[in-house]
Amino acid sequence: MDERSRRKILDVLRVLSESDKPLGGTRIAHALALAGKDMSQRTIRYYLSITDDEGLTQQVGRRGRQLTLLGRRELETAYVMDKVGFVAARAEALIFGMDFKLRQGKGTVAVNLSVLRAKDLPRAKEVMRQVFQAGYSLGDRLLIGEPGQRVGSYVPGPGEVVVATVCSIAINGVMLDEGVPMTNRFGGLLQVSEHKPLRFTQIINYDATTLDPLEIFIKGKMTTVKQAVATGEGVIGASFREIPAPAAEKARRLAVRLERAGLGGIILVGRPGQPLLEVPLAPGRVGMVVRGGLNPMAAVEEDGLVTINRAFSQLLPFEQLSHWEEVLA
Amino acid sequence: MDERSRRKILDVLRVLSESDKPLGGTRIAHALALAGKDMSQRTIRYYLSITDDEGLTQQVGRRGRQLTLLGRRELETAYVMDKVGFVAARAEALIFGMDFKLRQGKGTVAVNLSVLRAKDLPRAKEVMRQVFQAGYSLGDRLLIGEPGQRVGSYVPGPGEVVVATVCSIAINGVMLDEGVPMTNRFGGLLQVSEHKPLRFTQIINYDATTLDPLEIFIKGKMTTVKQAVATGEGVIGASFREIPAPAAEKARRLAVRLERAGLGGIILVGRPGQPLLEVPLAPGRVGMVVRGGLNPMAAVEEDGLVTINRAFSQLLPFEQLSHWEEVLA
DNA sequence: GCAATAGACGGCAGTATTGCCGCATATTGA
DNA sequence: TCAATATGCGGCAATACTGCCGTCTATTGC
Repeated sequence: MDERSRRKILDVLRVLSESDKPLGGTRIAHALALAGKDMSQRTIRYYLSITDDEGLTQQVGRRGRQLTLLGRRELETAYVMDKVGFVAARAEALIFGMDFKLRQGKGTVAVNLSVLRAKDLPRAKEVMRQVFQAGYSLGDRLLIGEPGQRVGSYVPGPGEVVVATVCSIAINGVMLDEGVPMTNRFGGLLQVSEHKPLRFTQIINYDATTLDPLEIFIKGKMTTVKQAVATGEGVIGASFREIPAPAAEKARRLAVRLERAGLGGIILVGRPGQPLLEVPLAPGRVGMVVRGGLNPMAAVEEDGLVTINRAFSQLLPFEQLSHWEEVLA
Repeated sequence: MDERSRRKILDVLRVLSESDKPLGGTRIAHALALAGKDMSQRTIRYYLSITDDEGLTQQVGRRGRQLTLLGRRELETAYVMDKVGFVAARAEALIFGMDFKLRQGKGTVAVNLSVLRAKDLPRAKEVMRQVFQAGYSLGDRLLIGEPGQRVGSYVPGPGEVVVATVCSIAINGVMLDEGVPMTNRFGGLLQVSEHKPLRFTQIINYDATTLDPLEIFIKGKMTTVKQAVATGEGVIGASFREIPAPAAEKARRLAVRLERAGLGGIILVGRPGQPLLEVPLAPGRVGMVVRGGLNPMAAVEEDGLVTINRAFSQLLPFEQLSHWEEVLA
């Protein structure tokens, strides 16, 4: 059994689970079409015959199939699949919750939280400093919370410190506030050469993961931020966004203002009709590449220190963050 | 050959067309992955062998394949497929171009333009009046331009009149201005019973069409707006939108304000986590159903008159439109 | 110049889907 | 109640994809 098929089967089961009465291939196909998933009735019956065998569904005369108890349980177990899209949802909730005003340079912004051992802090600071200095971070501010200090809803325990870095979706929030709807396309690893973006080497779509892509790549030690900082050649975290083509110019201007406000992170803004970094775009859309907010932490992890990262973590007043030069003495 | 496969083949060819040198399965697969389309290298080679036979591509030693002249021509011919997404793009451009301020109740809004024969106008007026009166239109205003009168960039020729109705994406524009990013899911035919929405019977995804769905359904005479107006049972044009779940409450409030401003058209706003009218939603999103702006014209067409409709047509100052009671005497 | 490596190719075989069809059973309107 | 329709079912056969694998060649590092 193919994983792709398994997923499709779950889609079918989900339709059944949302109905109180038995359904046949035709109705299920109709429901799936509404969800933007096309499958022929025949295919659905084909799957249903499989799930019948597995005891997940059962026929109810000629009126169609319905889920068995086992089937319901299966759906819940396979619920991880359902959590897919949660990252996107969490991101959207944060974006919508922000109230940062570019004009005043204050308000709440979305941040990532990272936790590390207090004793590692000096070394981590040094590493982060280099990353910030080289401009591989998102924005130029951060907040370090020592035990006892509260950071949003998080209170570091004894022996640990928490670092809040601006999350890349903060850019989305500001853009939205300025009337530019920005959608996340995917997060991934961006190869840089001579400090300039070359191409994405790994990507994970936001709506196909339960973790922030960068979190995953950091854990997998697939980044080489330190090297990028030192030599200009390396692999950093970044994400790809899209905006409507007519908004491109405005976005370009906003990028400058963001930079001034301490939220610089937009590496590239594409041109209408042109693929950006080889990434093809739908007509009428332009692409943007944004640095990953967790890059400093990626470097820390690369340095051998243990970090726990939580992207898209929460909202924090921008004023609580300080310029890196002040904090990373 | 399956149409779906044909489309995939075109995707592959498009990648080739965007490269100046020959590419093999691996590189093409990589490029497609960036576009969110997963296909195995093997499959790509499988397709390439087909296009080789068709003379669309040719091998260049072991370095890969490249398009032949015939292949380029094919891509251009099949360009209609490429126009897919143009509706979505046109819609976005209009949305982004709007500057209607809900607070002041003025500014430009996106409108549909319809053209009909001047001699049909009296009868058309009567039909439209009924639709507006029954509340099956989008908003309560419209503009009728007689020959000589200019409507935006359109000037009706002799013997024809042009009707501008508010386009349903005007709602998106206002929402965006208020910080709620709204995305179009699909347009379609909505079955109503007792004047209440029941379910979508036909849908066309905005990013899978080159025409506005409602335009198509009107042409196909698949609507029964008149009947819906008269008896409460019928099929009208409507479209399905999505917003982030945290924005649902705000959207509900905005719906009321829109109504007051003469832009009422939001029929339903869903609840987080719940499918709306059987349409499943991604986690963290809620659905909305908006009436089609062309419903009055659909009724006119149903009445046997000839109309030409152009949805997502252009921007017009809202003040130029008048309340239906004034115009449809 | 030479070996190592990456990437390209296509045959073979096994899944995954889908179309076509004949038949069975709800539902609905007269 | 009865015929017309709509919907459901699964067999059979043709496609559509894909994984596995052995082979070949352009590129790269030494």
